[in-house]
Amino acid sequence: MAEQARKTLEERAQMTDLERLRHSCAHVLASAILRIWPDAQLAAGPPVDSGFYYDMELDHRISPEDFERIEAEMKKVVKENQKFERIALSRQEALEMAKSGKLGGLSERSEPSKFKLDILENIPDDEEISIYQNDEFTDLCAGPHVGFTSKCKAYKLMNVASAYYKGDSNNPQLQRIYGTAFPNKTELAAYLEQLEEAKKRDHRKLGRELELFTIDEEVGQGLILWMPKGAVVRQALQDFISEELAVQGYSQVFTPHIGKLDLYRTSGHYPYYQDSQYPPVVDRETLKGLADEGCGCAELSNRLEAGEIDGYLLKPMNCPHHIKIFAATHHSYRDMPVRLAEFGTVYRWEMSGELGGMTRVRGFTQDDAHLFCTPDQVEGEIIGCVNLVKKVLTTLGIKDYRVRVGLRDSDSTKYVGEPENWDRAEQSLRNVATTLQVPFTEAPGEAAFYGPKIDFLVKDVIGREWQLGTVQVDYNLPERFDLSYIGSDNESHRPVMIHRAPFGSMERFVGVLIEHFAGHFPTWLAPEQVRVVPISEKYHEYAETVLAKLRELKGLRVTIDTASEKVGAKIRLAQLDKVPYMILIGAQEEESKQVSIRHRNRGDLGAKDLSTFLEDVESEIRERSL
RNA sequence: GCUCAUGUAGCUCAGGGGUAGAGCACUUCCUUGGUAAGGAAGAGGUCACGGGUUCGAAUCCCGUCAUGAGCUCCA
Repeated sequence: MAEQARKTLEERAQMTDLERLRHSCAHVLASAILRIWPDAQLAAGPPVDSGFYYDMELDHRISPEDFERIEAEMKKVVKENQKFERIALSRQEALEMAKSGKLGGLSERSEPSKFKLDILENIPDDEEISIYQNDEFTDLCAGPHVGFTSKCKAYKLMNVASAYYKGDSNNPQLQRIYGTAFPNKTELAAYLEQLEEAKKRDHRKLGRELELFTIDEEVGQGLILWMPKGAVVRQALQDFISEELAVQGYSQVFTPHIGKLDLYRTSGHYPYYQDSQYPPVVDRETLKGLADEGCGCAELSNRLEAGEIDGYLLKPMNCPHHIKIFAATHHSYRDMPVRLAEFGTVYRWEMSGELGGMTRVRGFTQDDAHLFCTPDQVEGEIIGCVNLVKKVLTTLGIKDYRVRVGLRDSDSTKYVGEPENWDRAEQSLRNVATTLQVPFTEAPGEAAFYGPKIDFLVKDVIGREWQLGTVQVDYNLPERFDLSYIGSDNESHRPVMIHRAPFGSMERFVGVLIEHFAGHFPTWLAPEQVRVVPISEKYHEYAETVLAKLRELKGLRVTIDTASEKVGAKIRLAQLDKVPYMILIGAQEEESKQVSIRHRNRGDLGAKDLSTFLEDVESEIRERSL
């Protein structure tokens, strides 16, 4: 990937002060590890967004219980105030050092430092080789570092994980120790505090507490069960999108959740992406016949692949179904573009280690649409799609996002479609991205083989980045399905497809949204918008009449709390449930025929006429205020 | 899928080779209280599942499943 291309020495030298500190901490960690386990084979130890890590191969399985010991050893290294010294040396000298085990070690060892040797062999010939030395520890390293180990005074080992050497799953798995570091203890404490705070917003925790969704083992991994309150949020979001679709001239369609294998043979998704699909569904009679023939699983799989047996696939995407709707009628250039939208549920067999909460699941509903347009319409449609994504993010107050434009590799022939069309589409995406006024990166090589795309990425509470909205141009599927429209020249032409999903998927989007709002959904999205709280049983009757009037505002989600509790407890409960408005009803209200309003964030708002409150809430919901 | 960790009541967790604990939530009763926790009683668990060691396993061992972190992957 271009974003991870090998950095030049100059780029490395541009490390920020914090990165430099963390990089040095990684060396301190390595020194400590080697003092405890001299045989450790070190790989690489760079700074990262949240701290630093060091990868190593070691027979001893490091567990968090070892951290105390390792940190104590690190503390000694820091106290010794060792000098970080840069030494430039020849390739030959470095190789000798690695072979002797001294490089990436404390002294010469019986085994060569194999990872350091491998790294050395991959350093371009024209690049200068340097090592960094602090006390007896020597590491192959381009630097830079802080001057002395004493600068590393605020660090903490965070967790241990595993990573493939060089990120390639064919390579051995190494133990990776993650740590974080800051210039001083105050900043470190603040960061750890912030991490604790972030955990409270985790959508998995809030999803359970607020009863938004659940995942049940017996139903299956990665399959989201939307509970009543979560369903309200989702429905409100879908209604919002549906309104915009009507404005932008989309047509809504519905399609089934499965399709025949042949459909995916035509689209090219079967058998090539089999690993990420639920296995095909084969009808009972066919299965029985095969069983009678003594056909085993492997044989079944082969014959499915060869197309000798038919079956159905849970749909891994909605495109083929929409394409068939497009293809069901003749099209003239006059009725292009055709925009087909559907909240379409798809199923993908994600690897089990990848699943988590609502953000990575095996069944999800895309707010999907496919636009069939003439080549001339592509740019205009891209603009429309991107504006929709922008509107969604703006309405929800999501400002902290990143835009990535996925383009072709410079030198590849793996792409389908005319290069001129690609040039135009890529330029259109670029143009649109610049008008967004948010940072965007161009990512060569990130394009799909079938077309360039633009993705919107946001971070979750623990800093992981998720792709939400996406707009992708597709030159491939119209070809494979032989789609056409009649142009003004009375000739048949190939349309261009655009796939787009402003939310991405309802599951992932709501997951990210829960964290974005920390569960405090704006009134228009809140599962429960108003709660009537009678002060005591004496006022239940009046409270019920207030409730009835509130319910006259159609669609207002309002409940009443008639529990035999004191007001304080009822308010606490409503606060914990994150209900935007509480209406208190007691003697004063019954007397004055008003209601006392409390807002979950703004506190006591005093007494108001019920009609005034209703007008305010109605407009707040209509405007989708934050 | 891989590495490591974790799995005890609805939730948060304590305990730990001798037969199950707390707080919150829940049910009932008392209380009728004005802006974040009134009181009492009760009910609730094959300690994830399967196998092994043992006189005895929730506890130790192995396997499976699930969850978490990271890696890899994401048409």
